[in-house]
Amino acid sequence: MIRFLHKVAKHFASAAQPQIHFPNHLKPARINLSLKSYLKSNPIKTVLLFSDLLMKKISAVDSYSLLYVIKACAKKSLGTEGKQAHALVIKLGYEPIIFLQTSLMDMYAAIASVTDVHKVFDEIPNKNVVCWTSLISAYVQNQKSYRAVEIFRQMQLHNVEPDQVAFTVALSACADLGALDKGEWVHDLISRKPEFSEDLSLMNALLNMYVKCGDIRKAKLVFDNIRIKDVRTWTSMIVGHAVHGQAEDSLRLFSALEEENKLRSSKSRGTTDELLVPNDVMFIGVLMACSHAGMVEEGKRYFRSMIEEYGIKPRLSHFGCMVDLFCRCGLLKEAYSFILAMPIQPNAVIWRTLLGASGVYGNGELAAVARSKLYELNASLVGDDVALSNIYAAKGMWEEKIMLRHEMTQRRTPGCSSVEVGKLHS
DNA sequence: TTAGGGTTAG
Repeated sequence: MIRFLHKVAKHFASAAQPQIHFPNHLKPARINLSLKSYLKSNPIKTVLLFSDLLMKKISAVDSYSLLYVIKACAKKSLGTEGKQAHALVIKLGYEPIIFLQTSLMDMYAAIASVTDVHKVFDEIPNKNVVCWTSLISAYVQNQKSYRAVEIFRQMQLHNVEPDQVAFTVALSACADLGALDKGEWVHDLISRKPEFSEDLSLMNALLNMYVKCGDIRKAKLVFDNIRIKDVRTWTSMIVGHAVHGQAEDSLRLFSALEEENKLRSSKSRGTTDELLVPNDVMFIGVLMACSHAGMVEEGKRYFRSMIEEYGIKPRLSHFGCMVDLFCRCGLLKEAYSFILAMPIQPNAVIWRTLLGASGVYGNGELAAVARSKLYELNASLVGDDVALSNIYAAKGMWEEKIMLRHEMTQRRTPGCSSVEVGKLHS
């Protein structure tokens, strides 16, 4: 990216000079088409092209070009370039364009500068629902959901009526907080707008809020009322049942989806457009359900089906679910061989799952292996040594326990702790 | 041609 400001200064210095006519390929309207299309396929290219244009002629770019480049910076979290684009918005006198302001807010949210998001927001003279929603969304994205809900309230106090998007973001804040009362309040506001029940993103957010807040009964009611569901709808409900220990409901729902797909594919003679193809996230729910219900064989079958039938490449999360499944059933050796056979490097969470289960089932040998792996990964916690030490104690392996104690004192620096004084922010 | 939206184990 070139130095925007330098270029801008040069532009203003030569402002009194006669207008230069540019060849067609340097006219903003044509260039904007390219900037816009790169934004979808390769946002970095949008930034590079924009930068290239500035090098040639500053008047080759207009407010639309800036909009696209700001969006590209947001997508790729390019803070330096995004701030330079902001400077250019100011220098070129595009500040009154509200579309640019909300995009700038989005860009600052993407680079985790919530203070800057708020500064941009404060300077917008006539804030509409989109500006407010961008602000709320910035707080949610940056793990400040409590503040997001507060701002949602403020928005209404300023007589700005929430629309579907504002409600969706507000619900995701409530979900994030696990705040059922707040979520129900938002639900009540939504109910006053019957036409909003047609918005699938909003209904999915509502469903997800009930799932995250632990009200599965209400989540199911929302699920049943969604006429045309998508993969996210099914996923939220399948995961919802699974995390709340309703493994049978979760798996029944998954089977229902598979049946529905079979029916649709036989009707549509092979076209797969309308099929709700299970994705990787959905399988996390399915595997979790198996794990909670101790269904090892089913879990193995689903794991294979995910790879072979659905062509989904398992991620660390899927391997983690499988290790969890074996461990919960006490199949520690199987869990260990599964970990060794993994095509990707197991993380600390996986080894800690094995360590925890080794404690439950009293397998000192595997506990020691898991603990040493955690050291190798430089991810061990004091609790890991304590877990192993407890296993040695339970099995009467006093020598090992003393050795471990010695190692612990050699390795660890004396502990220190801290407490936060003052207001606790969520 | 211009803005803000949701699913993920332990």
